[in-house]
Amino acid sequence: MELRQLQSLIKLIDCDFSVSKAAEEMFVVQSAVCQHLKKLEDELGADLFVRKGKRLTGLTAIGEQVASHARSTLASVNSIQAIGRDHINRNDGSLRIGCTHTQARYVLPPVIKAINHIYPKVEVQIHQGTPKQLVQWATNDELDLSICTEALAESSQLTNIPCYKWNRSLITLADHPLIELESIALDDLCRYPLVTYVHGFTGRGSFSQTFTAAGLEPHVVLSAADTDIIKTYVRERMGIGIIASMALDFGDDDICSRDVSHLFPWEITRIAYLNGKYLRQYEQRFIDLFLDTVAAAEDGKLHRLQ
Amino acid sequence: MELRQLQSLIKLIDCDFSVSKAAEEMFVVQSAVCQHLKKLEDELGADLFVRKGKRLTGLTAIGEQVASHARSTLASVNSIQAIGRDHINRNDGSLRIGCTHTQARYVLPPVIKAINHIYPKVEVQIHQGTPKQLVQWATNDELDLSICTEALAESSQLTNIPCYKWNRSLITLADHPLIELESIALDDLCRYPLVTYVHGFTGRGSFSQTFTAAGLEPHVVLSAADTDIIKTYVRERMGIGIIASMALDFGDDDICSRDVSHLFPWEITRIAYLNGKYLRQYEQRFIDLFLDTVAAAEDGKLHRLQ
DNA sequence: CGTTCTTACGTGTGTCGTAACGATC
DNA sequence: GATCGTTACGACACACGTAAGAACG
Repeated sequence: MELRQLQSLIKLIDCDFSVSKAAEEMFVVQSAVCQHLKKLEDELGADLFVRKGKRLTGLTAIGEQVASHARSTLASVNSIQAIGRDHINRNDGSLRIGCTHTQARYVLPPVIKAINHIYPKVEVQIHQGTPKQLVQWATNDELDLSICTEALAESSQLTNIPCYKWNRSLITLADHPLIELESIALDDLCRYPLVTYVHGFTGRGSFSQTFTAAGLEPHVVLSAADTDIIKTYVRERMGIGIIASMALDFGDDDICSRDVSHLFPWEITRIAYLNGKYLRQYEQRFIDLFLDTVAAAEDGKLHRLQ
Repeated sequence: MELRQLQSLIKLIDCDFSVSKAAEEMFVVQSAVCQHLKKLEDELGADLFVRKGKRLTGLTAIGEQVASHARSTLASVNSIQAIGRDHINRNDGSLRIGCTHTQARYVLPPVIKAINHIYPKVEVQIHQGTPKQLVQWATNDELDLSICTEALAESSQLTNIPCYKWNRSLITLADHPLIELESIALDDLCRYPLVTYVHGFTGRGSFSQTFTAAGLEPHVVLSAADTDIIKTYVRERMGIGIIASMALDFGDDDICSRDVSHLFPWEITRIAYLNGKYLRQYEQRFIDLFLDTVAAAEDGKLHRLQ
């Protein structure tokens, strides 16, 4: 068995089973990829692909299993190469970070700035996606680090580091009656139209569960993946916003906020990477910087764990 | 990078850094292995080996890291090949089981017999070792499955399946005063010389801790790795024996036993295998049979979990 | 001086690329 | 008929083996 063959297999899958496209991305001719695939099937003695005539359309059950292990093979090989690169030049390379909008917009900027200052030659890439995608990309070794609140902890293929906990704030325009209330209860929120995150994002799951558990039904008129959109529609008076507290911004002078962390469970944001992945010096440093930033943020937005 | 190079690296380590021996085990000449190692070092741009002149004596820090990832690379490749073999002939292959004496002698026999009956063509190998060795061997992919009570759960590189819990029994000859006691307490045991397992084996760790926690000091006159030796010296009246209850044997007519599970913590025996390892049909079946055997053993020696 | 690792060099296997074929949309 | 996957064949690269050289015990 050869590593090239496994690379061809994985590239083929990532190219939607187009042999020509896979070949192009690997800088070889189609026939080479074709030979790799054939040899692999011959050696394993099993069909790996569902074929429609000559076209490849998908993986067989065995193909799925092989592909999964091939991914982990190539991930280990990548780690070995990363060790080498780290040794030759520990200040040069690329850092592929995956995160949600909330992280990219409100949490990461100081960290990115710091890492760029320390490692100016490292190319930092921010890949935005849904938590589900972030898990997928990290699992497929398309990302080095994934940062978000949901889904990361569930994957057994990822190692995750809990970073900070956060909770929610209510936002409205200044003249809203809720702002004047002495203490805000859960059913107060149900009396107004709400604008908050879509399912699968930024703690929306436990947000909904909190209401359900209390026998309440919130009236969510609009949900969005990112906080800026929520703010926009709060300004349009479509409803009151429930957002993650770290997304409060001192620049938003027209918006009033109230902490509602007594109503909802705390959420934990984590950094995750592929099990067993070798972390290059600057990757480890990024994680440390992220944790430092959290520890230094003493304004009640990001909360240290314990 | 080539898989052959990584194989040479690992073989070299497993052969105590003898290039010639590694080459012999890989059925190639020395120069080939030498070239593999050189290419690997060239490609990674780092010395992997500590050299004494031309002799290789050990790994550098980088070498250690590379070797660790190389092991996991080769383990994934082995999984892929196992998938292939499982597809071609799921009834043929080898099953390398690692366990301690206690398992091999008192727990495994019916399971081995059953698996051999179902898969007569599968070559079952029992490798006996200390729990520490069993972890090591499983981690290095020299074993398919490791079975024991200690150490397995601590390794983050192994997946473990809790199988059953067990506790201890006291054994003496028939005329011993302890046997007549209505209820046996911990300090009763301290009044007689004890014979039990050596450290690192069969729950010896928590055995000692139990006494320490109670402020007692047991008088262990002899410790051994396997129960048969303990029984032998109990017969010689060297002391009373504390053994795992599953090692009680109806054939031992001269030996009397008393259950002392109220005095010691319960131990959990587990099966472990390398993270992400593909389990061949018969390997999975072996695990199932093991669990079935435990579930069927209703004589108070093996206890189901929960 | 035997053993062991390294380097040099020739041979053969095997991989890639060109190109013709076959199949699908 | 254009695109895409497969097969055939030739050229070149490269891994292995032989053999000579270097360094240790």
